[in-house]
Amino acid sequence: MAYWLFKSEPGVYSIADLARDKTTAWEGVRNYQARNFLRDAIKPGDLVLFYHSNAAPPGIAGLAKVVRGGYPDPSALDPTHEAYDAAGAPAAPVWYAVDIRHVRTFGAPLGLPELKKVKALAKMALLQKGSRLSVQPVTGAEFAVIEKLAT
DNA sequence: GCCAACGTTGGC
DNA sequence: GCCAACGTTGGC
Repeated sequence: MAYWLFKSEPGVYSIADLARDKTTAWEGVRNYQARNFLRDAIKPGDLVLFYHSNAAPPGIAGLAKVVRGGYPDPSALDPTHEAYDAAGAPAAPVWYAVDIRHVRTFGAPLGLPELKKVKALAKMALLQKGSRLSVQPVTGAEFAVIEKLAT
């Protein structure tokens, strides 16, 4: 089993939205590095830290679980969709999605300033300078530390 | 709103 | 293939 961190702006889609929907398709990712994780590495049963970016403060808001591994991103194949990308024909998809299910919402989000204080997380991808990747791997050790901090 | 970091685009 | 210009991300 592997661990991941997905970023979302709460104004666009928050952990509360996921709690309401129960499951959702994580689609619309248009970055090749993130795409590779979605297509090749993220498997059902993997756990996902749900991160609120552009929030005050930004932080990890809860936990989700992957319920469907990589499949062609429907939003990229739908010409009427805002995130449509003509580069990917249905026969040779370029972009991928996974499905996740809400597991739990933390009592309080683990804020970025708080995470930065934790020595064991110093090497976490999220905390590296200029880390803009919206889908990131998380190590088992990092995940365990975060789970312990979560309320 | 500002701006640093980074990815992508496109001319050459 | 290089690299400048541009757009986006996301913390502050």
